[in-house]
Order: sequence, then structure tokens, then C-alpha cells
Amino acid sequence: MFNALPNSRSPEDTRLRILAATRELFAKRGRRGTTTREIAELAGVNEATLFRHFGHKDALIEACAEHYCQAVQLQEFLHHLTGDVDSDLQQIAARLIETMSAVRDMIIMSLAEEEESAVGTAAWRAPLSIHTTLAEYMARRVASGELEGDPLLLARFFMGMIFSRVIGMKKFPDGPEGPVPMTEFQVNVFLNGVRKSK
Amino acid sequence: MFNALPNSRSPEDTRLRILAATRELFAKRGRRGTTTREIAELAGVNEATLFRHFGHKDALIEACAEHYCQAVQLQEFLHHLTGDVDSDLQQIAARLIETMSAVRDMIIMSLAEEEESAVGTAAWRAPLSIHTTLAEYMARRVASGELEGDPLLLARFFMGMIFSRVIGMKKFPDGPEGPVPMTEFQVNVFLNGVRKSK
DNA sequence: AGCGCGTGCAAGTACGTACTTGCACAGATG
DNA sequence: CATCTGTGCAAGTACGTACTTGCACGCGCT
Repeated sequence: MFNALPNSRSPEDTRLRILAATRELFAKRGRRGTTTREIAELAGVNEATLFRHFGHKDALIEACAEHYCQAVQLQEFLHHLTGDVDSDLQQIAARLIETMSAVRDMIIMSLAEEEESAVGTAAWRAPLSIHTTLAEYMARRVASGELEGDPLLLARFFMGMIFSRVIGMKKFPDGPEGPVPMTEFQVNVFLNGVRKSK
Repeated sequence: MFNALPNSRSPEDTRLRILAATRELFAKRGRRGTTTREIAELAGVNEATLFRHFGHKDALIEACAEHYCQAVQLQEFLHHLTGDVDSDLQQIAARLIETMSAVRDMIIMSLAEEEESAVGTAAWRAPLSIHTTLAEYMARRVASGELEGDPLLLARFFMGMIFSRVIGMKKFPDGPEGPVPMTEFQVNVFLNGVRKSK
């Protein structure tokens, strides 16, 4: 047989194409709104193949969530920072936007689902680990007298700020200047708000 | 026949019970995950009755969205404020939390859907109108020299702050002190961040 | 009393979807 | 060459779900 796509035909590659198609469709229509037929078609694979790989739909969902949501380690990232709180936070914000954007659809899926699922667990893995790391960073800055407040609340505030933009604010699009000025604005307000007054 | 529930049996009441059941189930399982059978059962109504009222499922969804999402007018609310920016914003925040919580599930549903739907339009009606009003409020405060910055960005920042808490931050629950200190913290940081320095 | 409206009930239709199965084929590997 | 593995293909099963229909019943009218 011939195939439409220039497939590399290793089993592993088949698996990856199925996972990619799964993610794309799930993000659009949700888990219940997506059919295995559609997934197979988009992946350029026979539906039977899909079931041979994953057994059943739920396992496919789980595999998809696990595949695309690894915990992000940014401890190392935090150690490469210059030491200037302002530029540190700008960089953290940029990194945060990047990371959260990557799991945006997963997070929304998890929000729209009834109870804890594999998707929910996986989707929040990165944000939760980031939150912890960020709280440690804030704690250091508080200890050094640069910032004031509860580090946990500071980290949460900061993440929420970014979160609201990434997740929900398609309805409030960035201005024509693009996303960078908005990020700068956010970080500045945050910094002014929490910098220790002398 | 007898019925389990102490039903008031007017057609209008039947309609309302169906809408309530629809909303409850949709919030849990999404539109595709919810069956008309379940809705009818939860509403204490026969499935046929449901279809006699709404024709088909999509119309039911639309009716549900329209019924539960009216635009919130808080112009009048803003005029009752004391004039002290700090307490003003605290009150606005409280009101905002209230309003957004009421449409939280609708907003999440709209986020999880592919394109613009009736739910999407309805769910964002209140937040969008609030955003406009709030921007006007900020503009006044900027004009009076109390705050500084672009009123639109200020309003957006403020709403995003609340939005992140209401929508997504079940994963970052409020501390044991309850939600009020968190709100105060948020508003304080915001105010410190945007108050005009003299 | 008689009528109509809203509803319950039971059965049914049409269709979509998860998942299976048996067979054929092509490529890699021994 | 022989075999095994991964896949395509076509047909099929079982079931769930949106939506329909015909009938009976009860309540509130006039």
C-alpha cells in the first residue's frame, strides 16, 4: 500500500503520530468529543492500529497526558539568573509563559473534567513544581530584604498573573505592541507592589 | 402519578428545573459528556418532556447559557463607592469574585470548546462588561492623579488577578484563614504597584 | 361535565462509536 | 528462503444516545 504522508514507519513513530493527533483533537473537542476514528485518520493510521498500540481510549488519553506533560525543572534556570530582581522576574515570567502555554490545552481539559483524572494530574505537574521553586526564590529575596510578604503568596500571585494571561485571556488580547510590553507591565506592577519600602 | 420531588408543576417550573439540571451536569461532564437522559433524571422529568420543551440538545444548551449568564451592570455599584481607592478596590474585588464564581463553570466550558458557541458568547458577557466599566473607573483614578498607567491595562491586570483565583487556582487553595486575607493581599499588592508615586 | 394542556410511560428508530477479528501484505531479520 | 512483526483493510458486534411517537392520565379551565 501507499500512504499519503511521508511516514517513517517505525512502530515508535506510529505511536508518536497517534499521540500528536490525540492531543490536537482533544484540545479542540475534549475527550468525549473526540472519536478514535478521527484520531486515527489525523495520524494517518488505521483505527485498528491505534487500538493495537493503546488497548483502549482511556489508556490512550493517559499515555497522551504523560507524554506531553513532564515536570519542568527550573531550579537550574534560577541559578543562572543575574541577581537583579527586576530582570530575574522578567526572565522568569517569559519562561513561565512558555511553559504554561505548552500545557494550556491540557490544563483546560483538566478543568473541564469532573474529578481527578490522569490528565488533571499530569497537566498540573509543571505548574505545581514551578510554584514550589518560585516560592523558594521569593523566600530568598524576602530574606535578603529586597521583597516583603509571604513567599508562598508572592509566588502564587506571580503565577496567577501569568496564568490568567495564558489560560483565559484570549478574550482580552494583547495590544498591537505584542506580548512583551504586557509582560513588562505585569512584572513592574508586581515588583512595585511587593518591593520592600525603605 | 406520584413524584419523588415535591414539584410545583407549572410548565415554567419544569423548564427551570431542566435548566438547572443541565447546568449542573454540564459543569461536571461537559456538553458532550452529558446525556439528555441524565438531565431528565436529575430534573425529575421525563426525557420526552425535555425534548418537548427544547426541541433538541443544542437548543437546550443555548437556553441554559442565556438563562444563567446575564450581563452584570456594576456602573451603579461603582457610584455607591466611598471614594477611598483602597476600600473601593476591596469591594470591587469582592464583587468580582462573586460574579466570576457564578459563571465559572460556563467560562470553563467555553474555554474547552472548539470555536465560538452560544455558551462562549454568554459566559464572557459579564466579564467583558465588567472590564469596560472597571477601565472607566481606573481612568478616573488616573485622571485624579491617584493611580498611574494605562487604564485598560490596569483593569485587565486587576481582573486577571481575580480571574486566576476563581478559575484555575483550585490547585492552589486559599490558606486556612479563608479567602478574605488573600483578596486583601492581592488588592494591596496591586495598589502598591500602581499607586502614583509622589 | 367536557375540553385541552402538560406530562409520564414504553417502545421504537437511526445512527455513531468503542473495540474486535481474520486476513493479506511488506519489510526486516534469522 | 522462512519467519516474525507491524500494519492496512473490511466486516462485524455491542451498546449508548439523540430524538420520536402514540397513548393514557390528571389537573385546571369554562
